[in-house]
Amino acid sequence: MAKVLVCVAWPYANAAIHLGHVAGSLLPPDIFSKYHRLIGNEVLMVSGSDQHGTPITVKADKEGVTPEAIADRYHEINKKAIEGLDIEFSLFTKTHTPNHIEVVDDVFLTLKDKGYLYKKGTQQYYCPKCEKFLPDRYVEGICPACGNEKARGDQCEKCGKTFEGGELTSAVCLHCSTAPEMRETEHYFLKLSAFHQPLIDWISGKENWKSSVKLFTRNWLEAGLQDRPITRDMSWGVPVPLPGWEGKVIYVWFEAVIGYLSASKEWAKKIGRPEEWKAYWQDPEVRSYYFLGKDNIPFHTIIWPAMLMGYGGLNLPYDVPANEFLTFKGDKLSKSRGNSIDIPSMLQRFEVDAIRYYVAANMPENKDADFSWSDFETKVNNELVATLGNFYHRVLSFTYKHFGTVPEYKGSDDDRKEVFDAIEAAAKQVASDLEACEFKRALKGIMDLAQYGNRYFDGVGPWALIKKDRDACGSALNLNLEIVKALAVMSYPFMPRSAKGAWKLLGQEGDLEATGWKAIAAPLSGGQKLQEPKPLFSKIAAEKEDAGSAFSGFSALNLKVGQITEAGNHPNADSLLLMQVDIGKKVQIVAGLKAYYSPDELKGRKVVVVSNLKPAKLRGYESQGMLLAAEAGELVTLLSPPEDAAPGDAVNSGMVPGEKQIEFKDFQKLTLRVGTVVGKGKVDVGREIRYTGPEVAEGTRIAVFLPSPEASEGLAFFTEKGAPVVGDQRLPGGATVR
RNA sequence: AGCGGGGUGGGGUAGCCAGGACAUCCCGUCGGGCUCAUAACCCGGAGACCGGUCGUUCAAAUCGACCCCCCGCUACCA
Repeated sequence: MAKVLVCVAWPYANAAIHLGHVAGSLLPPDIFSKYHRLIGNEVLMVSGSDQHGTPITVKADKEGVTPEAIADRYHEINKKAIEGLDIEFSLFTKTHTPNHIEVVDDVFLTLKDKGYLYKKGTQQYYCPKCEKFLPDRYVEGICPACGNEKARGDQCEKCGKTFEGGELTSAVCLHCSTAPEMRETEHYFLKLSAFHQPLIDWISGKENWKSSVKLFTRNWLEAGLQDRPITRDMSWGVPVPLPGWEGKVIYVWFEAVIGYLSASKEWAKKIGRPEEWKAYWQDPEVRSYYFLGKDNIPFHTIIWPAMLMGYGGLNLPYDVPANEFLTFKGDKLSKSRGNSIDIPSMLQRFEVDAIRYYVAANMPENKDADFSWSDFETKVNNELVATLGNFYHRVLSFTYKHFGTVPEYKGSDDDRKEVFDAIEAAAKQVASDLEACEFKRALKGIMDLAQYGNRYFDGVGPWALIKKDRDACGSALNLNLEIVKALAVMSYPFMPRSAKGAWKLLGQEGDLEATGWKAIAAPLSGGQKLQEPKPLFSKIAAEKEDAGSAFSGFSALNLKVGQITEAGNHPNADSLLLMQVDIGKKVQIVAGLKAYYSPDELKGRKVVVVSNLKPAKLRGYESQGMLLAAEAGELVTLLSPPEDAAPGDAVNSGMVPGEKQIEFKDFQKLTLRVGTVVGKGKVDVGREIRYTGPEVAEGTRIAVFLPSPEASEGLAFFTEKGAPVVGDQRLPGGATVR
């Protein structure tokens, strides 16, 4: 009997958790903990909602409510979702509690007393009317360098100059338009540099860590550790526990990780033994596991350990089995991208065990795994329902129908040994995989045993045997029921609901969790009454993927004819040009064309512009679009709109132009090519394909959109007037457009 | 461009760190069996020379070099 501390990354309380959280950090520790409880270990598993930080205040501002209201709202939603998933925490708390604040204060003050924190002053804008320090983005003024009237506190968007505090002329607070004053503000810094060597030494002993986690950490350490500020001028968070520091809070990244400790203490108080947390944190024999997604690695392998070292007397992480990401159609699942598959709605539509099974079977343990509805449906229906569910049901229902109780075993010892050996081998493998946090492999071991069961059942043929030899049939069924029981116990960490269901149908005494893993080897007592079986899983019908029309990707773009009115060198970059372009309205565009065009050549030239790209700053200057150019090796040339095109004309190829802003990286995923027209409706883009668009003379280079790189059909770029976009005659077929 | 991860039968994957005899499993597919079971189960077949090239070795999917492609983060990518 041992104790195990299981720490789970804290979901951020500004949205409902989605499948990515479940796959990355929530389900693995639950499987792990359930297994440890089955083998009789005591597990303390803690987590909670991370409630502080700017994104929550932003959301609160938008909705006109307090940050606490937002944070508590999502805490409740997520807490419920987690319970709905049958994930059992010893305590799932939140960071905005008196207990957490008290523990954070203690850690902060202890580190400070030990000399690991120091303060450093900086000049910052302060608004006397709002009575607070202003983040740089809330300050606007005139840029002393270029006269731009809307320069931000830290940087001028127009000329790219960056400022130290106070350089802006006529600065105003964006909230109340008052002129801010400069005030000295101080912040505490964590002396991470002091832990550089101790961390390197500590990491080097971690042979059991996943190689990706270790490598990532080592690279971080090799890059050197910078001291980091751990306080901010802000009101939502854990207040800095020092007189004179009102209005400042402790940075979330510093404070949230302390949650593991504060939650342990809160749990101890709640069970009425306030010192009990020490058994998990101070006994060096107790292993602590931290489950999280890969984006969270440095906080748990560098910062948190550094804090623990500094604090002293508490166990450092034993293992950090970080998972990769679960992706959706190749994109990271995230709240911001809007493709989240949130748990509350999944739970409404599917059985918990189906979700748990799929996530475990498709867990991104070593590399990103992709989620798709069709894969979800196949795995659940063909593996979980057909293999495991069917085995449970055929054995239980047949036995129930013909015997009603567990039949006595009257067969030979050899037959019995064969089955028990198979069970034991499976149990041993599953156990060692679970201990090593190899969840996918463990689950496979279970499914293999289910398949063995199906094979065994088939081999015996009870439906025929029952007519010839009732005792022999009963004996065979007895062994099949042993397999059912073993499967129930072994699958419990993964699918607790159906496991307990099978346990009950078997007529087992006591509950599964209490009886534990050892029930696998304990023979069933003949004569125990079976319950009327019902299928434990049912098939699902998942969503249909929307196919989308062939050229739908093109309509994400909003292309316009533009005319360059001004062009000049970017003052602050080697390869960039800065241009003003008329696309019906004036926009500023930065392009990496210096090596190919001089500003004079460009002035007055007509170009094709992607007008709905999300603006981005390039070396300090905002670029509000991009010019389309074709690229073939060293040759880079701009695409030309037709002669008669006027600035602002749409280049929509007969489709509805996209209105939404698109990300640069999404633009990059589109396949745009230049090809040589070789005949009617045919174009050579490195190979010959058909294209849709106006008729063009042979030999002309035209720009083409391809639905995929291998597509056999493309869409030519043409304007609303029906004239094509052409490329330089020197271009070879297949040149890339960017 | 830099850093990290990955490229294994139609799709998805295991194996790679500690090289070795017919390359794993799931889905799909083809053929057969069974009828207890949620058109479920069982058996058998076809199908990959393990991204490419060159090396190390008696032996490489597994080690090394170079190259190509994909994904993530970062960037003077637009």
